[in-house]
Amino acid sequence: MPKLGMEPIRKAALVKATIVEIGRSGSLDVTVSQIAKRAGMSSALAHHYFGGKEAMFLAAMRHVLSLYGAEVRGALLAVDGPEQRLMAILRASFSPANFRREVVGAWLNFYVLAQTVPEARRLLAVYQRRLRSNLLFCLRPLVDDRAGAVADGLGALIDGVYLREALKGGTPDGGAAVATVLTYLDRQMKGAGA
Amino acid sequence: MPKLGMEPIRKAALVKATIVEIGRSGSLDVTVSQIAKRAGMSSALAHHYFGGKEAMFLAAMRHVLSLYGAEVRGALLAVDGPEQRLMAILRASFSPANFRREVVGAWLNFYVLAQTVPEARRLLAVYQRRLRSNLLFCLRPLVDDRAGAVADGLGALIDGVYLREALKGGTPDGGAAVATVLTYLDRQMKGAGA
DNA sequence: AAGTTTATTGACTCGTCAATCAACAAAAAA
DNA sequence: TTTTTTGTTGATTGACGAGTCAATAAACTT
Repeated sequence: MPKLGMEPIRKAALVKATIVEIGRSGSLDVTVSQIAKRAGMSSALAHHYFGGKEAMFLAAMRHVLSLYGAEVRGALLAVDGPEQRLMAILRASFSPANFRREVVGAWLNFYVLAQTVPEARRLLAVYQRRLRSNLLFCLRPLVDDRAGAVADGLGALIDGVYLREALKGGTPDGGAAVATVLTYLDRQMKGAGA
Repeated sequence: MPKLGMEPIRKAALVKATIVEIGRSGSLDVTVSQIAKRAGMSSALAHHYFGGKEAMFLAAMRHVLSLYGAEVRGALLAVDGPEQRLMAILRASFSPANFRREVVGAWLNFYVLAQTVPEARRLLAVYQRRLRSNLLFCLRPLVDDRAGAVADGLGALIDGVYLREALKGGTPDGGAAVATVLTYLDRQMKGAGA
């Protein structure tokens, strides 16, 4: 049965399964066998392709981060002007996709991982820098010299609002999350409302 | 050797040891034996007093939360007036104590726990409600009808700034965290600077 | 003194799991 | 066609860990 060129297919399946299992259990306390089973293969094969559990976690983290990045980039393509771009970033950050159980589980556990696994911390830092850079680009025309400070606050606010909305219980409300952030933003710009 | 009245002493020691071990490992992946050993007793005794690992985690969470609450209450006693009280809350939230490795570890892992353990979620909600109530009390004189929205944003911002500062790498800088939040606050009040 | 409650642990059970390996199967290269 | 590379798994190893239990001991009660 063995067809060639399976490696990328298997790896992708394992990454997806890893994220689903983290979401299911809510923690990194998932076994390689669980993941492999969900991905439709033996645990031995998972080890064969990834070498170990931590490598699987990191690959999953990269995947979640890159999905988020793609969502933001896609949203930015559809709009024009600083205010519109800011709104697009917010909507993408608080989209239903990002509040799915497994994505929330992934993020929270990546924070935990970032405490002790340098590569995880690095990936998180990359994400934060990119977000900051996107925000700065929008904010400079709007608040000029205060852009740096506003971007720092806005980035942290996005994380904090996401955290609270994700852990609030009940159905997360991306719209409410966007609104909370806008309350902040409105006051940061002199007189221009979005 | 057995002296009577050991229960509270043992429990307190176990709670402390639990927090230290979570900080050491950065995760909830700590064994009862590790905790018990650090607390100077056998693992059987830990089970005897707490019944299981999850109960120990929840007790640890209650402890961290109550320490934070006490710190805020203490800081509030020393000041007067809404602005001063706000500053006190911020300083307490970003105090060096809260950036100690084991406290950061506890918070991050409590977030993870809150996904799946209802009691953990409840405790987190209690903390957030209390913070909100404290903020509201300060904000009403300052921003009146907008107090609700500002308190929501401010609460999330505090969480987000804490998260970033804690995971940033290097020595966390509580002062910078306070400053970031103040950038937000200043603009939320009409014209009154702290 | 006899009985009860509280404190305490070593040893054990039962289960789990990451990682390895030998072996088998099929495609590609030689 | 033989050989090599790639894909794949069942079985095994070796370790660890949560929770239980029987047994011991000191302190209180009657």
